[in-house]
Amino acid sequence: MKRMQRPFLHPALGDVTLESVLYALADPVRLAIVCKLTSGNCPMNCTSAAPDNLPKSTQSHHYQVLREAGLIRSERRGTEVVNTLRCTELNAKFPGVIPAILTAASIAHSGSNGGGVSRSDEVSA
Amino acid sequence: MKRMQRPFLHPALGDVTLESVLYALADPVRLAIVCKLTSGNCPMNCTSAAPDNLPKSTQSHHYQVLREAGLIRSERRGTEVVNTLRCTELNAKFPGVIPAILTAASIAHSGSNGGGVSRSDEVSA
DNA sequence: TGTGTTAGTTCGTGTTGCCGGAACTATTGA
DNA sequence: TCAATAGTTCCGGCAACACGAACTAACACA
Repeated sequence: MKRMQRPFLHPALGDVTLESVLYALADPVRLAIVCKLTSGNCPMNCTSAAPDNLPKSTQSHHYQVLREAGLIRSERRGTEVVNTLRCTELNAKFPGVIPAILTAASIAHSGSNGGGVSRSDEVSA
Repeated sequence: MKRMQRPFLHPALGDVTLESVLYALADPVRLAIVCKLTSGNCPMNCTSAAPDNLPKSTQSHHYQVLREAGLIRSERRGTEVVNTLRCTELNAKFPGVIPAILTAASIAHSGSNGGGVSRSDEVSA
């Protein structure tokens, strides 16, 4: 049995759920990929949008999750795959969600290392 | 060995991460709980904010996830536990994120059953 | 004080899902 | 045709989830 390379499946906008979008963005690696795709706002191949030293199989898995959640669109171009955010479409369906998350992510990550008071755990009866 | 009931731990705002918040909201049950807590904007006990027929152990698990993500604050009041959203705090740290998600959720769930075109799968090379 | 009820927690188990290494496919260039 | 590049698929181990059963904790009332 020869292993086949399956074509990319992109869900129609109507089939994209808020839950799957949030789930896709809940992982630090995937959030970083999406941030990078937004900041350099041109299509990017997989390796250059992913964090360094991430095993290729793991990368591939994360791109699949992003694709199936409806966050990105992938196309093969020669040996590489270029990815673009589907942000216009998503913003039409979930107004303000993606921009708010990306803004918060850029504040949290580049920002002043935590962003607030950091008393440690607080206990309630 | 007697089993002890541990006190509730609420992370300080500085320790709350965007990823954990998104992860907590990525589950349909937890998103529904949070929506219910917002809509009836008074504290609610666990059973009344959770979907019907959900096993108690599962409920308990979901509340724990929400609590540890920093989304809710729980306090024991007699035999019950009352939960409140930490939305003011969260909105200070992640401006606009929670409101956008809750709005999108209420549109998606009560709204016109999908919200858009629903051509089925689309294939790219 | 004992019994019952209500509300939620903890434990144990089976099932599911993620991560990363190894092996693979597909395209391009020398 | 061979090597390099860029991803993909499969698989094994390990972590997380869901749910039933047994438990705790607070209250009510006789």
